[in-house]
Amino acid sequence: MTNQLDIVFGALADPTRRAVVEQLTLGPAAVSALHDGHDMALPTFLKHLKVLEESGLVSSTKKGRVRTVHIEAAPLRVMDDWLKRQKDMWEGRLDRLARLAEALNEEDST
Amino acid sequence: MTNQLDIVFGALADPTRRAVVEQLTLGPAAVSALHDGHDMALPTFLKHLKVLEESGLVSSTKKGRVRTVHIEAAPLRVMDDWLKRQKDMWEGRLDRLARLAEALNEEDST
DNA sequence: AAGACACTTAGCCAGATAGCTAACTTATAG
DNA sequence: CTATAAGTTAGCTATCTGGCTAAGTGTCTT
Repeated sequence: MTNQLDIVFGALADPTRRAVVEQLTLGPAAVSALHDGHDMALPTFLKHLKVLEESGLVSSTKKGRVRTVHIEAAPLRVMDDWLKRQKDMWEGRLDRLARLAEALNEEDST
Repeated sequence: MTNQLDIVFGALADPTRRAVVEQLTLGPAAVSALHDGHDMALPTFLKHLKVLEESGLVSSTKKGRVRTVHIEAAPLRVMDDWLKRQKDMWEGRLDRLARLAEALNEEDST
């Protein structure tokens, strides 16, 4: 049962990969530009990019010897939806509790 | 540089743990109640609960021999804020692109 | 044509993760 | 007071993860 949320949450559970996503919200960038400022060997960094790409958070195209990487909004929305669903459930439950408390109060004053 | 987002995203990158969070939005529950329906040994399941608790997504208290687990909203909000920040950046960029396109259009028709 | 540039592939390693069983500790129920 | 129920602790294993170096493949630049 490995669904997309596993992969997307997993992809973002790493500061290097989150930093890449953050940087890409400002616009597409080449692999080496993204790599600048990350203190790790290029092949290591490339693995991170691969994880991001496999998660769908990012896509890339190669032209000549340069690969350019772009952010993809869809997976962020999927996560956002999940979070919102939890929030709604949670708040729905709080509402029900509030109504219950009110009902008990009524009963109390009867 | 291990920040809270690493840990929270990591905690949610597993279907068992997400299922627990989902279930807890409906209200607190005992360990064994949470364990029901998950096809894994109890000690394994307990490790998942520990990960959730260490991430702050969940807290628990023990009374007699029963441990009751509750959801905590704060870490969900932290994630939500991060997502929103990315969305804002992303959209800000799209706006700038749109304005740029417009400006180029102006120039074109001059 | 030669060299530099921008990745890419292969392979190694240490530590973390997710699973298991077996054995232990309290608490409650009978 | 013994048995059962609810967790807990300890320790083992297999796989995944994130890091590295070394060497390879195309694509410019000179």
